[in-house]
Amino acid sequence: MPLWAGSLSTCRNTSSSCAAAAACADQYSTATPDNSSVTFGDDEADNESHCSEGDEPEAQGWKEDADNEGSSGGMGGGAGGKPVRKPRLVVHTLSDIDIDILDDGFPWRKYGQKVVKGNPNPRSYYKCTTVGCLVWKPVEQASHDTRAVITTYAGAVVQRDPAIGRLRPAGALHPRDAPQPRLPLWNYGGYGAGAAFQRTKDKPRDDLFVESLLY
DNA sequence: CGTTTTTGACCTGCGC
DNA sequence: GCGCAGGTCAAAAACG
Repeated sequence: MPLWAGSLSTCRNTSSSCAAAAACADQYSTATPDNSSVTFGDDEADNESHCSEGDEPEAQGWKEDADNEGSSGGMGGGAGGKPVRKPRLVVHTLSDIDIDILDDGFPWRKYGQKVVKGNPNPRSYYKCTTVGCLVWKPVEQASHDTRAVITTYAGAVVQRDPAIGRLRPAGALHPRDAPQPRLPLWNYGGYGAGAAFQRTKDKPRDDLFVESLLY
């Protein structure tokens, strides 16, 4: 069992945002299963590595790319956004089955994969396809534990939905209210028109929860 | 035939 | 200023 299992990372610094995030996490800690933990990172302080579990390699700023404002048209390389950094939610989960089976109840579509430094396992990039959802999440396997899956929610991040007792991507409709309609919201410049929503895997994972987060 | 996944290239940001 | 790494887009291939 990885050291992070069932425990929340702690903030070493005194960053108010970090502290707030930790407090927020603690507030919902009851919903955190034993095999997963939530970590809050705040890039604003540029010391998110303290907030994350330590083996989180990504110390880069997260652009507010989130294809909001329908910026899909002006992709410009994707990274061509404002230098605004957004907080992210790092979720460590133990998956005895497969990294791809991670499913938080929302439809995600994979749009890229890449091997990042420090981890031989490729990182997959998913975007939430739910209506109004601006969240995207890189998912990767921990280099030291193949069962450990590191999911980083970014973008508008997620918020707790009391209706379902779990997290939901900010702006996204409740899965129950949004019957996964096939939206053309995945059109990258006309490409892949109407690409259907795609769930990470249909198999539900009740043991996987994502806790709330901020903006 | 339509949709999804995979792979490669390109662009932007950050660090040295 | 240059180089490295991360992230996204686009096209092609594979699968349902």
